[in-house]
Amino acid sequence: MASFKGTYVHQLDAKARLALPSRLRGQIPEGGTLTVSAENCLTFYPASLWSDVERELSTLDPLNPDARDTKRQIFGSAEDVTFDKQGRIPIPVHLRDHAGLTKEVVVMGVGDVIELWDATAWQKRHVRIAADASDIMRRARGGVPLSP
Amino acid sequence: MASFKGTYVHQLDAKARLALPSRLRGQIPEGGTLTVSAENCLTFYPASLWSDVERELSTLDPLNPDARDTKRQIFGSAEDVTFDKQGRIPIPVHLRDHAGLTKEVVVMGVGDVIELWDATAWQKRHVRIAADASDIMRRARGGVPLSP
DNA sequence: TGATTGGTGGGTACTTGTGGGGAAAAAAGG
DNA sequence: CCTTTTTTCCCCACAAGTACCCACCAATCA
Repeated sequence: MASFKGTYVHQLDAKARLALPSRLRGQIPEGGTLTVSAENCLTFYPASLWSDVERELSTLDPLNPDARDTKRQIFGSAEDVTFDKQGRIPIPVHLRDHAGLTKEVVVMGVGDVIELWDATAWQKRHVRIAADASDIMRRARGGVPLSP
Repeated sequence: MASFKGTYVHQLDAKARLALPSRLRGQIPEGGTLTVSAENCLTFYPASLWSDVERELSTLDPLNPDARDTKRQIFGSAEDVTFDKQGRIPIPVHLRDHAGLTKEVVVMGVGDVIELWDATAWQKRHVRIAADASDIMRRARGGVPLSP
């Protein structure tokens, strides 16, 4: 299982291409799937993990309206992406809009996925997360503090 | 399980490289992961210990927003590091900034991890810890967090 | 004291991120 | 159906960053 780490700031060029950092790219030579996140950013799933996402979503109850909206949100915005010979991926317009990407893009390894943020949007969120870090981490585990 | 001890003062060179003391390096030939600490210093996890951290994080619920922020906080600031043939590791800019590293760096073995401090920052904290040592150690067993 | 190890500095070659030209493919329009 | 426009991809080029390598010096140890 790939483990993505680190924060990188890259430029979206005039042709809406984004170079993934080679540290991350090296772990996913075959590309993967890009789609919207619950937050205003994009999530890149390596090919192996995306099939898990599909399986997970297919178990949702078709009679639940929220489940149907969830599938619309995820599948409807998803795009398979591969790298050009320079290691760049094209970002479709609707995904660019969802994350508000303009020029400076924060590429972040978040364990099993990679997230793309508009630089200023991430900066604002980051200071908020850093300030509330201990509360956030406690709630993440339902009240139990994270050990390290 | 490795046990790191001792305090060393090393220089961050013009290329942002730091030589780990060979006493410590000998226990971790394969390198490890460097990330931010809750205090203004950096924490180096040997590979075996970092995998425990990842395992812990992988149990978090992906549908919980706080869990996602937690993973962003931890993975986003982490970097895998390996040694060059001189036993040095490069310190990425965002990590250097978090710990305020400039030239003199205190490298400290702290049991299962290694910490990196800016020399003057550590000195200030050290005199405070030394002054309150008995109180601090008493509270350490009561689960009450150390005030920053 | 000679030899080895460990920390530091710096030169050189390569890798990587970025921009842009031009060919091929796809889409639009008459 | 053919032409025009747009998009997509491959290629080259350049600059900045990174990594590898060798060299020096100080401290340690036999």
